[in-house]
Amino acid sequence: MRAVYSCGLEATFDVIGGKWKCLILWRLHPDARRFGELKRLVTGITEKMLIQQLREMEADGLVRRQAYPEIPPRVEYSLTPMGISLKELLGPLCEWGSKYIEQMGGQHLCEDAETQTQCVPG
Amino acid sequence: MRAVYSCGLEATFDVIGGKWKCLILWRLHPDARRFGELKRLVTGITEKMLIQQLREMEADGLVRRQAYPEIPPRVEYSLTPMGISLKELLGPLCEWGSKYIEQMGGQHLCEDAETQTQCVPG
DNA sequence: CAGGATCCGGGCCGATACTG
DNA sequence: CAGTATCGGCCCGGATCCTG
Repeated sequence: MRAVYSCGLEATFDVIGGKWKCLILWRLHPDARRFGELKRLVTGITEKMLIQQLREMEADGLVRRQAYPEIPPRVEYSLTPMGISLKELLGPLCEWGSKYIEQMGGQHLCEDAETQTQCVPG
Repeated sequence: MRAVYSCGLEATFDVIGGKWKCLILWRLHPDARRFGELKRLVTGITEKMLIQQLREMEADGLVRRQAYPEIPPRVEYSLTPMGISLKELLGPLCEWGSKYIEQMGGQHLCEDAETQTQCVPG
């Protein structure tokens, strides 16, 4: 988060901008997820990027991290109420994107996109 | 625009991601804008970034460029129906951002943000 | 299992100067 | 007025290896 914004949109994009954060947001609701689980769900992300994005989202108050003192270690990530409220807004944007891809001509959505239900709000 | 997306959201962010595009989107509707006018409205942007973003948005089918063969030259930029439909979705995101800034503690919105009406859909 | 540390390239983005 | 051209910093994001 920055210091000064001239528009709420800047803040929103600051918080979920970049390549990964909105995809992570999808996966953390309604069920909490473990680190490894999340890594499998967010296709293509590296551990470095995942932990980095999670830490930023935690600092921004969107994500809660719950560590259990066990062996082997277990950590669960979930959305805060603020995170949930934001995730709820992304549905229309996702639908717009799908329609856009379609109109722009073609088979740009990969086949398993539907079965992965990445865009279906939980 | 890329080749393959696993989710409509990726496409949406591809199209309005980055620092400037959503701010430009605000300013191109409902009234068309000239280049210089736009440059003044989008505070802080350089000519290079402005023309670069406009070209990308034009290639993505969000923006229409209309050049008039006059001296001195005149060029007007406006939103396509697709661009308008996207802009319409950004309102809630902007409100979320403003509320977020407020809750996160403070005076992060610069004073003239309100008077600039950057977040008020035209 | 859940990370940490390090190296590295590409491109986003800005500054500056110039043009038809 | 509406751009072009060039230079360069920074940091996003990936690859790889390592640890409690």
